[in-house]
Amino acid sequence: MNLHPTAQKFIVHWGEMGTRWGINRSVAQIHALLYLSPEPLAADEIVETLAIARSNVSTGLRELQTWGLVRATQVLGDRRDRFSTATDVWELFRVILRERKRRELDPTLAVLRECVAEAKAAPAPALPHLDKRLGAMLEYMELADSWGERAARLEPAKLRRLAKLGDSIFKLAE
Amino acid sequence: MNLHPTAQKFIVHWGEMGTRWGINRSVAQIHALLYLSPEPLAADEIVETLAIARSNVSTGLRELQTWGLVRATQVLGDRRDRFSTATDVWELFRVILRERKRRELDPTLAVLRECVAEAKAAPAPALPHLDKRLGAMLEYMELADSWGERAARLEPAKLRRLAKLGDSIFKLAE
DNA sequence: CTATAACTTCTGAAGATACAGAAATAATGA
DNA sequence: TCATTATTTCTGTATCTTCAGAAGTTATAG
Repeated sequence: MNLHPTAQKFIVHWGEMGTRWGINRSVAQIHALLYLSPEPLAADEIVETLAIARSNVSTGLRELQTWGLVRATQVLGDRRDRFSTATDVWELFRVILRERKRRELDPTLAVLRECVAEAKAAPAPALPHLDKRLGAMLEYMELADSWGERAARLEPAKLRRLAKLGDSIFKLAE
Repeated sequence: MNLHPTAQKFIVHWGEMGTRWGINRSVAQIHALLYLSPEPLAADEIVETLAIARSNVSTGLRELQTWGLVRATQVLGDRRDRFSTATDVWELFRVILRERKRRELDPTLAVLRECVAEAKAAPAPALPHLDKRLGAMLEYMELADSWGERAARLEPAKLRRLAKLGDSIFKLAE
């Protein structure tokens, strides 16, 4: 599959951004390609288009599927799986938010809660500082958690409207 | 400097989370240590506490300084620099937001704008799809940019109040 | 049942990153 | 100026990550 230069530019950049966020470059590129593709793609088409090994496409697709970002679909009369991703950016946002929350924020909250409990329970004298700092961080993380929780629940259209509304409200606060 | 087990737990976890976000483990640990420390620390104290090489502490501190997350201060009668970080979580949030926006969102916006312009200007017939997808992504990123811009400007206390207010509003939208 | 196609997992090599210790530089005080 | 201390930069090694190709597995058609 030959790629329009503009699509290529986007895909390359997306891959680069991915690496900055702990996402494998190939994985991010596959996702970008699927995002731009008018119809679902077979693994081999991805191999050809991005010029990466079949095995990596397989692994990458699997990872994207565990993230919930990519779905496999079938076409009648063809054994091969076709892969696609959501094209609604707000849906994408929601899925990524949910997963990152689950993988990163939730464990952090757990650790913080333990830490705060320990700092409070300790009979030691020198902990008020620790307690205070950890408590502030916990409060912040809990608020972030609440935002994430709520945002992940909203359907894309509502999310978009709310984001635009929030932007206006923000404006007033300035 | 000996570290309370609770502090240790937090620092280790913070380092681990850092790696997931493209932040070097040592750098994240140094930051966590400074966040918990009641007073600014000298580089050697960090070396001793985290058991990492002096050179890495030097590099890590420099990186944190270029992020604007750490400041060097002086103590009368001591040649050594002391390092500290903001203890207000909302200030931290703001600084990190500003930097990530500058380093990641801004370049992405630039690329996206170019891509959209190219897709629109192209005389080719097969681009409406590309135009649509890229346009949707651009719109999303521009909204994110606006949020980032506004949030980075607000002072911490206002930011915190707004975040709490937003949380309540969010609740209503559910 | 066999051949083939689609897909996944394994393995080793290449590349990138992290990091300790050494060497070099800069700053301070005698 | 020289000696000492603080700090940064350099360099090689260890570790982690990425990735292609091979080997293995599963599914399908004939």
